Amino acid sequence: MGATNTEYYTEHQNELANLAKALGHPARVAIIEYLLRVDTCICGDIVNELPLAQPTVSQHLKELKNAGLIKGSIEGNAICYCINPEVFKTLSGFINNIIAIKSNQKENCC
Amino acid sequence: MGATNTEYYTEHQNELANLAKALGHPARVAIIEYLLRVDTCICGDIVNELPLAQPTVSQHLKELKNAGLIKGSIEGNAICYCINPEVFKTLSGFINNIIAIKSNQKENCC
DNA sequence: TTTTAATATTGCAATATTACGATATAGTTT
DNA sequence: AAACTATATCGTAATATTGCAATATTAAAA
Repeated sequence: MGATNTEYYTEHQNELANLAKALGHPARVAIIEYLLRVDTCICGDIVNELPLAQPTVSQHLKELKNAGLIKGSIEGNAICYCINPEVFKTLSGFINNIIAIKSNQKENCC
Repeated sequence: MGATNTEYYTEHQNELANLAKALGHPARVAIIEYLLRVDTCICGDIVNELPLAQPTVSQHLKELKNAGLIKGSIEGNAICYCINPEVFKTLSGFINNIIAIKSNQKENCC
């Protein structure tokens, strides 16, 4: 117990859950917002933007990168991180579909 | 440690993170998809839809409800759950904005 | 009113996440 | 090469999440 049983769900469900989970921490939302604001970025700046120690920020960046929400490329001895918009389209597809379907349905419960 | 320090982030960042976190499990994605498909729902059906024991499903429903993603109303001795589209608009606002901004920017790194 | 059905809560074990100090790595500058 | 800078990894403590059996609750049915 304690571990999610991913094999019981569809690939799409697991993918959406992974993306949402990666956004499921305010520090990671803050990182995404910061990357969006500056467009291009060196990680050192992110450490200064957040109320977290450098290893913790590095860990959050790793999770965002693993989920595919950001990309990173080596730039001298720093690393340039930026948003990967493609992956956000998976999320927006899911959420916009929910809103679209619900706006065409009349309330029939709750 | 182990606990997220929400007071260091903006209210909006915490709200987005909470919503994303609630979607950050494939069982909860599956529940949302099921509610979307049937529109109105009795929880018993959800238990049959998922490869999880009843208490576990109940717990996931509670988390979705706490985050505001679903609403529930008592209907006899069952409970009718359905999607709360308003809250999904918060998420779509965030994600659609990212996609919009990135589609207007030319690639300049990564 | 006893039984049944649907759902929630409790308690607990297994695992995951968050956070950070210490340390490692790798490129840059001197 | 030695020192410096930026970032990653390791180890570990605190806390949270996941999942379920057992049990509680509440309304309907018999």
